[in-house]
Amino acid sequence: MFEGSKPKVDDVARLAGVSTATVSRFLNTPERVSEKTRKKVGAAVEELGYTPNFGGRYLASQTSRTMGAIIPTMENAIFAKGIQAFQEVLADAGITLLISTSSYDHEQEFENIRTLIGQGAEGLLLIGTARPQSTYDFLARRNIPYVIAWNHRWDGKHLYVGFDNHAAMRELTQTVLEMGHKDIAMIAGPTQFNDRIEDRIAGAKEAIEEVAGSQFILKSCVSNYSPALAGQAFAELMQLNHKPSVILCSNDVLAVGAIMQARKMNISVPEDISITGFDDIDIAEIVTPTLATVHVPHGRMGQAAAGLLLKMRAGDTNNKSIKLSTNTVLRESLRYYP
Amino acid sequence: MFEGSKPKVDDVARLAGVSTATVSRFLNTPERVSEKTRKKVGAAVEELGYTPNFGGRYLASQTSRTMGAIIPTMENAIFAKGIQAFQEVLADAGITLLISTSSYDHEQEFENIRTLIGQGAEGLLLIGTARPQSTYDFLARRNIPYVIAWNHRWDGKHLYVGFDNHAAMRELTQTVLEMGHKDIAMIAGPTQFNDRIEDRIAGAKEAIEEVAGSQFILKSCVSNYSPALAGQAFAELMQLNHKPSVILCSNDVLAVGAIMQARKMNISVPEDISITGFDDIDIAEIVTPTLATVHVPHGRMGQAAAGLLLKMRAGDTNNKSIKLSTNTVLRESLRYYP
DNA sequence: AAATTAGATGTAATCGCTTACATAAATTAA
DNA sequence: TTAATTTATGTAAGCGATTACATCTAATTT
Repeated sequence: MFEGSKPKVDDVARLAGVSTATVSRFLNTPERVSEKTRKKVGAAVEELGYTPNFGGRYLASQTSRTMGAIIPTMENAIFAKGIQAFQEVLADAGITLLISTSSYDHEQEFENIRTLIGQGAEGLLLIGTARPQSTYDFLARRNIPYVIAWNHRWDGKHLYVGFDNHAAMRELTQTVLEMGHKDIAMIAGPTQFNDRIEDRIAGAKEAIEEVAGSQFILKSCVSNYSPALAGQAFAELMQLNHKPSVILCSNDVLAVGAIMQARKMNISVPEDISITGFDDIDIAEIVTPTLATVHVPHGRMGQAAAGLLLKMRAGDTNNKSIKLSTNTVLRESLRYYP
Repeated sequence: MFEGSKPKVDDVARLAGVSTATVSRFLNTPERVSEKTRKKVGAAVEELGYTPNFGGRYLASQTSRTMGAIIPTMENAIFAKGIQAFQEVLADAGITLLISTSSYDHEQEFENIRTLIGQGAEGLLLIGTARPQSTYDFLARRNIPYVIAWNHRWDGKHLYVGFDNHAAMRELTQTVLEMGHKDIAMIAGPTQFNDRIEDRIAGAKEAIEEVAGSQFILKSCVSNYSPALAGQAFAELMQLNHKPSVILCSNDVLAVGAIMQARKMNISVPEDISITGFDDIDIAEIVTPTLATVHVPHGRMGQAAAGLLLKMRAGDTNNKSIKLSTNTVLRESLRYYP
């Protein structure tokens, strides 16, 4: 075999003694090829190690069997489980997943979208709603199916496959309030490109404002996935004269950062202060004390998103957003106000 | 604008009043287009929201600006950091990364390789060396550049960008032995499709066999990333009459599983038994007690792999494997034998 | 046995882009 | 001013597949 020689349909056709059309049919609609020919062509494909060229195929058939997902970062475990499930469902349907990361940056996300569409993505998974209108316009103009995951809103503007960050955080906060806490702080990542954080903050605020005599302090953190920065935010909160009795964190990673910092400062959780997270990723059960948090069904979310996109790809236009439920998980890091 | 209408070079060319060749040059080699024309074409591209069709481009130019990575799973954080770094370097070079997961399965990995090559991948990142010869034959026949990451061997058979799992584990084990431990157990994931685990086990064994009076018990675990199963393995080890004084785990995830199980069983780490991990992912510092482990430079590994593939893509044939160094990190979970 | 039909295969146009080569315009040299 | 060179742009072939349509063969019906 010559090195680097990529066999083409013509090569396969010649070796099998049939036309290229037959080879193509063998590949795409084997039932339209007679048993005998199928054997011949199959053998030729095998012998040459033939793989259809995506470019040619896409160009001719206008179908790429490809979908794209753009996530802010891979470093935060939050997305790993969901995307894994997403890709598994797609793989079962014979669809290839292209993943790229935007680093929480709108322009880069837009660039990624363009690239993925150029690559023939027949559907897109996007995280959260926060992006410029121009991006949505582009998507609409190109008529690209997309779903918004990791959040859910009732505005009917998009197809969501996610959960209600606002309500979930509200519920957790209500639980905290019912446990007697009045002075509540929150460490949250940047909201600038992140509607989920925004919603979580709003949810907490709303719950707190409903209870007389309670107080809400918001401490923002520069990053969403840096435990160290959360630790710093925690330390600053501990400088206050009127210290909170509980700190809500906008996700588990930040919560763990806070817990680690507390340990360093010899402040014990939850005796001296309670801490909560959001997401319920693995570390929530690993850290000491175990972390009270909001459980999010990442796997089911990924599966549902894939299912929805597949339906849209099949031409189904009558699709609805899917709202998944979350639930508050009480663990050691949260206790009743003394 | 008509919905779904994808503008093509012809549309852009017409709007800008130039030929398609000029549009193409504007896109690919702007310096060959005059300032004036560049402005016209740029405006047309902007107005139409034009994105070149990947299929056409790939077909015509035979270059895809795409690379592929196949990882066993996204669920294990082990790969996230490395792949993130890998993709960042590629993105800087204007290369799109296609990621797929093989679920530790040879056939699926082979399928993924075929798909990625079909998609035009100009280089492949593979994890570890363990795969059928037929897969390597396919790669060689197609003359596809690839690098093997997460492991490094001296056999010269492939281009490696990784670390010496054998030596690293050997070093950790020697440290353990020097601390006076004699009865050493190891909880390791399946070696069937996993040369890294194989090497780690061999490294530990080798170190132990060099010390008279020491004993090695291997306990295999069904999964590489299930803390629960590691916990089960731990429990079984605790049934033994002659219990080990230290348990080496083949990665951090399993080690954490063992630690959690110990806590459940009221066995204290490291007082009653020491535990070590491998990889030094985030949880190693989060778990209580903090986990003694082998630090692996995941970020640098991903960067180096990308760099190497980019060089190969550029035609550089004189490339060498890159061996990154690891180091043993002593933390609370490991202490001197009483 | 002839007419009709269904099934299998082949021919050739087409998808959207790049690029070798040809041509035209602008610049410099003679 | 004209010739020689450089720079910018256009023309058209082709990349590797799919698929509508045409053709041929075999099976079924009458």
